[in-house]
Amino acid sequence: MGEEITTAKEAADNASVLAFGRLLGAANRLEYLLGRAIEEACGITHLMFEVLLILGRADDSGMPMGDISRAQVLTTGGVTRLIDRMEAAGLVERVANPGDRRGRLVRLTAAGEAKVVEAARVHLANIERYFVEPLPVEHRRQFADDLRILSRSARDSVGRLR
Amino acid sequence: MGEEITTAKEAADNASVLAFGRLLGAANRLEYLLGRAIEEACGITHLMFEVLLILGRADDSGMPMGDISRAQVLTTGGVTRLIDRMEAAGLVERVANPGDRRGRLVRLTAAGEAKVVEAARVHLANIERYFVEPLPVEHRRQFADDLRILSRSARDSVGRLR
DNA sequence: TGGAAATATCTGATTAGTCAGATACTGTTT
DNA sequence: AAACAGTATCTGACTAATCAGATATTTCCA
Repeated sequence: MGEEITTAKEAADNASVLAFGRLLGAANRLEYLLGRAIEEACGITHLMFEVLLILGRADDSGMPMGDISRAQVLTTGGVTRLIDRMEAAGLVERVANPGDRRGRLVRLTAAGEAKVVEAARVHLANIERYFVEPLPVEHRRQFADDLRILSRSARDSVGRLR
Repeated sequence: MGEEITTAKEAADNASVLAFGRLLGAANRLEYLLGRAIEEACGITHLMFEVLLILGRADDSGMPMGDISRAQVLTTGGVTRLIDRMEAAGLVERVANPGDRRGRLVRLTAAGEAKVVEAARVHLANIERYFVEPLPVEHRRQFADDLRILSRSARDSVGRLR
C-alpha cells in the first residue's frame, strides 16, 4: 500500500481504494435488491425488518430504543421516528419500563410477530433465488466481480484484526 | 436452509438471515467509519468521493450523468442533485456533449482532481489505521465477528454464482 | 421521412434521515 | 437530601434521497 498517489487516475485505480469501493458497492446492491423485495412483498422497509429481527431476539418484555440505535447505525432521534412509524403500522408497541421511567420499552405486537415471520420467509426465498438462480442481468456480472474481491478483502481484514 | 420458520425467534436466529444481516451490518459500519473520516478531513461526503473516483476513471472529456447513476445505486434525479452540489463546490463541471444534446457531460475540474487525490490519501491512511491498529472500541468486537461471517458468506456466494 | 418509442435530465412534492437542543428521570456524591 | 452529571427520549429545523411527471432530444421503423 506504499505507492504515492498524485493523480485522479492513480486514486481511482489504487487496489485498496478499488477493493473497498467494490465491497461497499456489493453490499449496497445486495441491500437494495433484498430490501426492495421485502418492501414489495410485505410492505415494510429493510430497516423495519432489521428492527423486527432485533426485537424477535429480545426478551418478551421489550427493549429500550437506545439498544436499537446502537445495534443499527442510526441516531436515537432516527430510532424514535422509525419506531413511531412502526407503532402506527401496528408492528410494535411502547410499554412502560418500571425500572426506568425515562423511556418506555418497545416490543413486538402479535401483528409484528406475524410480519417478521412472513418477511423472513420471503427473505430466505430471495436469498435462494438470487444465489442459486441468476441475478437480474443488469446486476449479475458486477455482483460476481464485487463478491470475489469482497471475499478476498474480507478474509485479509479478518486476518489483520486478530 | 430447509427449516420452516414459524416464530419471531426462529426468524431472528436463522443462520442465513443472521449471516446476511451481519454482512450488511459490517458494510454499513465500514461505510460509516470511512465516510465520516473523509467528510471530516476533506469536507466531502463519501458519495461525492465515489463520484470523483468514477470520474477519475472516465475519459477526460467527461461522462453522462446516467452512467454515474447506474454505477452507484442512485436514481437519475438523485445524481442531478448530487452533481448540482458538487458543481457548486467547484469539484466538477458540466460541459456540452456534442454527440447527444439531451444532456451534458460531467468532468472533474482542477479542484476536483486535487480533492480526489487528497481524499484517496486520507482514505488509504484510514484503511491502514482501522485494520492494522485497533478499531474504535465500540466497533471492534462487532466488526471482527461481522467480517468473519461476511468472509464465509461471500466465499460461498461466489461459488454459487459461477 | 414522419411519428412513435426510448432516453437523458430536471423538478415539485414527499419521505426519512441528521444534528442540536429540550425535557424528564436516574445515580452519585457530598 | 440537594445538587449535578449522566442517560433516554423527543422535537424543530434542515438535508438529501425518492418517486413521478415534464421537457428535450435521439433512435428506430413503417
